[in-house]
Formats: sequence, structure tokens, C-alpha cells
Amino acid sequence: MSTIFDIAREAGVSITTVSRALNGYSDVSEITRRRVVEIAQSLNYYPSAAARNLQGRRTDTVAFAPLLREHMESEQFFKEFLGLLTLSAFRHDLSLLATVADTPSHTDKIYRELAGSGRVDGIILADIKPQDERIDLLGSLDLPFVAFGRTADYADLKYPLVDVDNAAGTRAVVDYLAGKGHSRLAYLSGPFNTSYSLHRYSGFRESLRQHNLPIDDRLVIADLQEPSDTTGAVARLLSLGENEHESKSLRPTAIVAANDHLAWQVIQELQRHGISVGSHPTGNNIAVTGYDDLPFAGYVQPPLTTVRQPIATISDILLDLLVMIIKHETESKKKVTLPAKAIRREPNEQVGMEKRANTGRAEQYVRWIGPMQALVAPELVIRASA
Amino acid sequence: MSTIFDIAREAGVSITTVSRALNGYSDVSEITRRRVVEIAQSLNYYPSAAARNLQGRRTDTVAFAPLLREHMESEQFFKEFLGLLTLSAFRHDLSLLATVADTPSHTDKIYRELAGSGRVDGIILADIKPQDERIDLLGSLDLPFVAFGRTADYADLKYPLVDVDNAAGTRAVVDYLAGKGHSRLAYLSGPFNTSYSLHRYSGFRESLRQHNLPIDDRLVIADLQEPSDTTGAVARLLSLGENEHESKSLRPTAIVAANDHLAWQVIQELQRHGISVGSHPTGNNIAVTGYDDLPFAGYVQPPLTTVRQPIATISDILLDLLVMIIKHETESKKKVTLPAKAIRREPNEQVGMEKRANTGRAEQYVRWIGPMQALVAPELVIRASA
DNA sequence: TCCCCAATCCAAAACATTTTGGTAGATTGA
DNA sequence: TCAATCTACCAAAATGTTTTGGATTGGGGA
Repeated sequence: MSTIFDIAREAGVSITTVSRALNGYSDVSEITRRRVVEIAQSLNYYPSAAARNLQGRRTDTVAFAPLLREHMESEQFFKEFLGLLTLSAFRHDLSLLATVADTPSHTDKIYRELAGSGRVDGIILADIKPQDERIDLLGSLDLPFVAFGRTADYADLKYPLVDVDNAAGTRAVVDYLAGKGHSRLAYLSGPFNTSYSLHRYSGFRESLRQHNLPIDDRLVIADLQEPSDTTGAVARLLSLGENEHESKSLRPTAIVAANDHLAWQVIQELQRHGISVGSHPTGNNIAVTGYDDLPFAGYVQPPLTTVRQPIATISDILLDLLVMIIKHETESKKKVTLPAKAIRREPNEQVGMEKRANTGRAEQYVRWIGPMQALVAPELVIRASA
Repeated sequence: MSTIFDIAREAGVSITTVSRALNGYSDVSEITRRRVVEIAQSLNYYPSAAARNLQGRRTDTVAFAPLLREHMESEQFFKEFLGLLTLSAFRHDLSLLATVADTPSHTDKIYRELAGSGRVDGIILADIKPQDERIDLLGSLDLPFVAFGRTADYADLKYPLVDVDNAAGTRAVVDYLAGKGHSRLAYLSGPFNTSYSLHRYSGFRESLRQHNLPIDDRLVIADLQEPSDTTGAVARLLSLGENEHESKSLRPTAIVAANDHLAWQVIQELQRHGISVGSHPTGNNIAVTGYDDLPFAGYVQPPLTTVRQPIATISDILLDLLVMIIKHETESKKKVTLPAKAIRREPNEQVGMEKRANTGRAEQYVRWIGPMQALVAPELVIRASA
């Protein structure tokens, strides 16, 4: 590979001039610049990323390093997010460096490495927890970052983030179900270790309260991890009301799942029990809703009523924000909250290939940039028994 | 950030010793090493990736830079592949640098940059075309790479690759359909610009021939790009036999789609026309098959009979191969061809969440490593009229 | 004539590491 | 005891770029 030195020798100028010619400085004559560019091209010259990088320049790369989870290969959301992040990065003339962290302590190590080694200009955080050490860590490391989600210190969030109003999302599906006449709603969730899962659950409780529906702790099952957990949870819900001294009406008529993947598992389980899945509260019929609106949500039968996470928009805004911070174009505390929208799908609806592409830039969302409000009162967030 | 110099000063040794202590060289005493390690830790030292890199070391990063396509955001295969590549890279202690190329000439530029700038140790190529300039380019750039797919010079492939027997895959679904009694099969495909799409099509033709079924060019429609193309194609297939002087039996009883996405579009179109989708060749009933076995294939109704691409395995092997080449552990021409397997799903079948995880390493596939045979005779590959 | 300015250019420093080619001192072998 | 070998360390070179802080011109104004 040829170096800047070779170009300089060939062109009969100093390496300084080559560097400045190639990087568009004004103090090099047009004629010299042209010669240099030509020679650089003919010698197939590409500046060493390592050397410029060492010198302190941009890397034009941002990192995404989620924590490894079990069965991550089948997590649709992860793949969706990563893919759209890559495309958003491209639109911002950036590359995406994707890594995975083994354990929380490995996460720590990776972030320190990323910061210390100068491989990236910034980093994207997801799966934010109510108390998330990564925020402080990155702050102290002086590495620009932007979060998808928020910590629990709602009053005074000191870092840039994008979030979806998760509580409102669940409220929307509960509203939908309540509107259909459902009054016994169950809630199924994975572990309550991320903020968004807590927000979704608190939205569920809020909405029940608003509709004057009772909150029955027997209908809330969290911490579902393995597929077998879902099997057990559904069985437990169905067994309610089977004891002779219990009222038959104990059984839920609708199940609100905290994400689409879970919803799909629940539907499978219900069908295995010979229970049809539909939106109206009748005897042998249970409604199921999801959250995320992953591409498959419209494909399944019955099509899933769910809440849309506008992942493409989210990743675009994340990168907009990150780029602004890297370029010091903004004070680094800007926040964006996107509204949640319920996608209502009826059982025998004809569902077409929906257009999900979204190339909108953050500008159009600026109206949401502003001070953050707590979307959920912390005391609402209790741990549901598993 | 602290540098190696700070550690050296603190420990009272030279930077050479620090470097060698930290990198496990033998000529540093255990006691010194321990001191150095301890101080490095206490100073939160992480070596600068740029500096080591400049010095000629590994970057522990591989790149994946597919060509930008329209509607790429909704391409499930892309996201699936990218996600699984990331996880495979992680298992090999590598990071994945994901970029997108605008145009073919931009691809060229990106690869040259990647090679010249030393940002990555190797690169992963996908969507190989029969004549693919990238192969020669990367060869001349001296950047290790491995391909998913192959060029048309079957006799003497000079680069490492992983491929799936695409022709056999389509043969398998045609066998399935023929076994059900179908005799008029249509073939729908996207553009024939990649090797795999040609192989799939040639498998279709081979199989028809083997079953002594006629090949009717009116039933082959390629170059489908926009969703509206599919609408038109299905309409055209359905209109066959509508003219009074044509036999009613001209209409296909089964449609073989070149990928799952297309199959799903076809199913939607058929349902729009009020035609039920099922596996048996009857009057108002058309069978549809796909290719890829993307996660949603089992979710749709009716569940899709398709051909499995073992993407997780593929990406694992790609990285195994690439790592071997980077480490010079192998002559750089190893090839792996994986068999294709049809996934037969019946219309009202109960489809569970299937386990797709595959963490198998290439070792177990070594039996497929060997000389390559042409999977399809080039003359078979004709361009279907659109 | 002298000085100054703008337009071009450049040498050297800085970036943080690894590798090369040693040296000094201790230990071993004959 | 002397030479050879080992052990533990180090100075300096090499890596390729950008930036800093000038240096060199040629021409215009006083």
C-alpha cells in the first residue's frame, strides 16, 4: 500500500502539502492539488485509518454493543434494531461497529476499551435499566453516547436519549380491549429488568385504574424467560376458575403480552389448549395483544393487535442526536420522546404488506425535543410475582 | 486517558517492558508483570487501538458491506444475516463493522478504503454474482475475504466460500409439489442478478425435467422488484386459460417463489383474488412455496413450505473460514457447501416456536470442505422473460 | 527602496504502540 | 576461572497521518 510519503515523493512536494491538498485546505494551489489528487489516485492511495485516527481525527464509526442474552439468535427485535441502525448509520455517513458483551462486567470492559482505544466516535445504548451504570460510566469516559430508553431519575436526566411512551402504548391496547368489553385482563411479561418493561406494566395498571377495572395480582405473571415459562404461565391463567369453589369468571378474557414474541408464544399455547384467539370476550375465546409491531405481527393468524415501535424512526433520531453531539452542535442533553400508537388488527382482517420504511430525519420530530416528564410514577412499579 | 507511558513511569520501567508484560511475553519477570498489570488496572489503562493498529497489529474486526437496495429496511433476510453475523463474530472474538454501499462503484471504493486503511482484518461478501468484480478486486487488494455464494467459474474457484446447494433446494420443493400431484408449476423470482437466484431457477428446471413435466415459459416470471410487480405477475398467471380458445388447465396449480418474501406477497395476492392457498392441486386452490425459511415462514397462514437456509450455521462457518485465513492457518481456498433441506408445512398444521439457534462451529462441517463441483450447468440458466 | 501581505508551501512534533537489536548482570558448564 | 548461556530489561526505530508554527516567495503600497 502506498503512503502519503510516496505521493509526496512522486509529486515532488512535502507530505504536508499532500495532506492539505487531499483534505481540502485552502492554502494549496489548484494546480498542485490536482497533481496530488491525480497521483494519489494512480497509486491507489487510501490514507491509513489507524494513522489518522492516532492523530486524533474522527473514525466515522459508532458502536452498538448490547448484552448477550440467551436465545439472542431468535430475538427478532435485536435483529430488526441492528439492521435499521446500520441503515441509519449509512444515511449519516457512518459505519456501525457491532459487538456483543458477554456479561455486565464485560460490558464495562468493552465500553472502556472503546473509549480508550479511540475506535469509535460514539456509542448507542439500548435496554436501559432504571439504574444503569453504563450511563455514568460513559459520562466519565468522555465518550459521546445516546440512549434508547431512560433511567429512573426522571426529574433530571443528564444524557441524550430517545424513548417511546411505553406506558401510553400499553394504555392504548388496554383501551382497545376495554372498548371491546373485556374486563378481566391478564398481563404477561419478561423480566422487569429494563425501564421499558416497567413502563409498559405501569401503563397497564394505570389504564385498568382509569377504566375502573380491578387489578388482580393472579393475572400478572412476569419474569418469563424460557418458552416453557410461557407454557406454565398460560396453563396457570387457564386453570383459574377451575376449582369448584372459585367462580368460572376468574379466567381472563384477554391477555396483554409485553412484546410480540411473547404474544406469539401465548397464541400458540392457547391454540394448543383448543382455545380460539379473538378480540371479543366470549366463553371460549381469549384476546391476545402484543407490543413492538415486528414485521411478523401482521402475518400471524389471527393478526396481532399490538403497539408500534417505530424502530426505523428511532434509529434515525438516535443517530441524528449522536452526530450532533459528536460535532458539538448541541448541548448534549437533548431528548426525544415518541408517541406510541396501537395497531388494531381484527382476526380475519386481510393484512397487506405494510410499508414500514421510514427515512424521516429527526428535524421533523423536533417538536418532541424538550424537557422530559416522568412517564410513570415509581411507586406504581411493583414487582409482579412469578 | 492514560497511555503506556504513564504505566511505565508509574512502574519505574520502560514502555517496552510494559508492552511486553501486558502482551504476555516471556522475558519479563513475574513480579514485574504483576506490578505492571496492577498499575495498568488502577490507571484504567486500555491500549490505543489506533496505535497498535498503526504498528501493524490485528484489528479484530471484520467488515460486511452489502450493496444498498431499495426497500432494504423491510428485507428480512438482510437483517437476519447481519444479526447472526454479529453473533458469530462475537463467538470468534471479533467485532463486525457494518457499512452499506450506495452503488457498485461505491462498493469498489469502500473495499479499497477498507483494505488501504487497515480498519479491518477481513471482509465478508454476500450476494455473489456469476461474474463478480469484487472477488478480483479483493484478491488484488490483499485483504482476506470469504464469500457466501459463488461465481460462475465453477471449475476453478480460487477463493474461499460457503454456499448452499440452491439448485437442490428448489428441486426439493418441486419434488414435494410433484409428489402432491401438481403438474403445472409456475416460477416467480426477483432479478436474476445473483448466482443463487440463477441456481434456484435452474434447480426448478432440472426438477421439472426429472419429473417429465413440461417447462412452460409463460409460467416463469422473473425480475420482480416492486410489490406491484408481484401483483401484476400473479394476475398474469391467473389470467392464463381465461381466453375461450385456451384450455382452462393452462393455469398453474402451484407457484414456486424464489424466496419467502415473494411467497408471502403471492399468498396475499391469491387471497385477494379469493383463491385459497393449499397444497393439493384442485380447482380453486393454488399451492405456494418459498425459499429461506425466515422466522416468519412458520407464522403465516397457511404456514409456508419452504427451503431452509441455515443462516446461523452459514455465518458461523464464514467466520471460521475467515479467521483461519487471517491467521494463515489454511491455504485460502477452502470451500464449504451445505445441503438444502425442504421444510414441509401443511396448511392447518400447528406450528410451534421452532428452535433455530445454531451454535455449531465449522469443525462439524469439515466433511463438506473439499473440491467444488458445478451445481448447475451454465447453459441451463436462461433468462426468463418478465 | 523598504516593508508588508497574501498565497504557498514545509519541517518537525505529536499521536501510542510494537518490534528490533541489543546490554548488563547472573548463572552455568568445563 | 573463563567463557558461554540465560534472564530481565531497555533505547530507538518504525508505523502514517495531521497539526503546529513557521518559512519562502512575489507583488503592491508607501
